[in-house]
Amino acid sequence: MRVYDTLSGEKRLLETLEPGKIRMYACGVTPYDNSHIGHGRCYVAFDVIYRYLRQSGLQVTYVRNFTDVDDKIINRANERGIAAVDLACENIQSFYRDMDALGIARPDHEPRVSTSMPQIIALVQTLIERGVAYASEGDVYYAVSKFPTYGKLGKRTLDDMQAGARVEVSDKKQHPMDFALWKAAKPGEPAWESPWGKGRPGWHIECSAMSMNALGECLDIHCGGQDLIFPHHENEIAQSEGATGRTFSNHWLHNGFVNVDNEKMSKSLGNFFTIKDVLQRYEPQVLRLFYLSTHYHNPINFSDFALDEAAERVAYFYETLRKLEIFLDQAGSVGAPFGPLPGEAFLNEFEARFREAMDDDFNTVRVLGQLAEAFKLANELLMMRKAKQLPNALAAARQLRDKLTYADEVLQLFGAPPADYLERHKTKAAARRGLSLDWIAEKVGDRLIARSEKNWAEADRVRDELLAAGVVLMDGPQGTDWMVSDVRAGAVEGVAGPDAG
RNA sequence: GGCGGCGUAGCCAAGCGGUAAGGCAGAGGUCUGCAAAACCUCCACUCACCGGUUCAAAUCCGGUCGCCGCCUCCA
Repeated sequence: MRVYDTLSGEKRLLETLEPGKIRMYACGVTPYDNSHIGHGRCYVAFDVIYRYLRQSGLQVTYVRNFTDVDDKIINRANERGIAAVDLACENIQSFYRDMDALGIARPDHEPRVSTSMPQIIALVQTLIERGVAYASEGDVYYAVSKFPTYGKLGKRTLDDMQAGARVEVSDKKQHPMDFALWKAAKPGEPAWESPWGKGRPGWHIECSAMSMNALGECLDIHCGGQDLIFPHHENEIAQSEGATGRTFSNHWLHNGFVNVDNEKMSKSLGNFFTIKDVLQRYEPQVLRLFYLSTHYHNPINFSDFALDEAAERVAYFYETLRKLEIFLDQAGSVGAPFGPLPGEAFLNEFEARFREAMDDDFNTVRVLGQLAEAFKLANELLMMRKAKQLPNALAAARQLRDKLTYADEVLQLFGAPPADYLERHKTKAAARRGLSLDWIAEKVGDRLIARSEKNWAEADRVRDELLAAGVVLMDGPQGTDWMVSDVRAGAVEGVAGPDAG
């Protein structure tokens, strides 16, 4: 298994400190507001990694923290006139709703800063004892000049950084790049007793303290968003290695940003979306597929179009799954399969190919390519209705279903009951287009009457009317089904227009 | 200014030394009252541009142009 490691700047073999075990830490959220789609991407990416490592037989201990003591929380709580802990709790619950919806497994440990003070204070003390930190007027700072490799993760030197000179200058600091491990209490802020007086932890120390507390001095994998490389993870390295003298983490994994209109999503730019915003309009599997459609390391561009594409793709998966389910249920007693199964080579190689892709830095995009073949095969099998083909088709379909289940242990895309999923999908897709289900049902009913009278002109007229609204009809033996297709309807409109394109 | 990353078909996106996965859109076909869905076939002699290394480069090196990010809170 090879992973891209930010520190070495290359894909490296994943080596474990202890055979068969993985100690994995992801920087969690600061719960001062609802989580955004960037958080979603990050934790989906790490969820896939967590699930894949476990599926690979490794005993993984996954730790993800909550930074529930922080300036942003305190400020927001003060604005709303509530206690910081209450605000944090509220947002943690909200975070869980989002994570659960996205199919993200709960980590094994989820420490919080507010309940980790003894470990944090102990770590600060160790750093002072080792001479790499110093107390100053109730604050405690880390002396970056005492850590020779400071800047190794962010690939910069202290000289580089001082050239930028965008650092807060303070009389309390020995060096402008020194950062706070402990901050003296200010009025109206939550504070904890410490050897340096009442105060609270600085931003970076909590992750060092909590990760080492839960996992020991050395981690196998430490992950987070790319924006955390510097200064957060850089400082974590300085703190942890400054305290232990040992390598803090053997692998550093960072996920790329979610961009909107090819620019970083941020509140100031007004291109900010919460997970809840998106889940109101799309099923969670859609967001998850959207995330997995680009390698976790690369930037991904968020747009309605991309989501619509993903939504139609997931609907295709579930439509196939629904038919496959019916097929497997109905085909009770058919003869025994004979000779090679359809898609036999593909089925036989499925796991190996899946693992090969995932072993290569968790390449979900390649896996998705493989799934395209799998679903095509499923649909092919469904077309094999001749009696003599049935036994082999059924046997292959059973195998295929098992392969999909195997892949979905990691992907978590098609675990919902297909019929339920498709109902929800249609409802949301219609809502996105501003269409009411009643209106669609009425039109479909009108057309049904016209068709029963073989009034094809009227039937076609109704169909075109629906198509113009974005509703695509599918006549089948059981009646007429419909779907809302933004992507396809858009294309139809384009063709219908005068010399479109 | 310092550092890092990216530029692959109309769009999205893998590949990262051995001769361009996959999806969407598009064209043709099977099916269908006609369609749609589904399936089949086709769809980049070429990977921003210019040099170089190599038997061999989208992949390595140098340069140019363009975009993005970090250096301040941020997943």
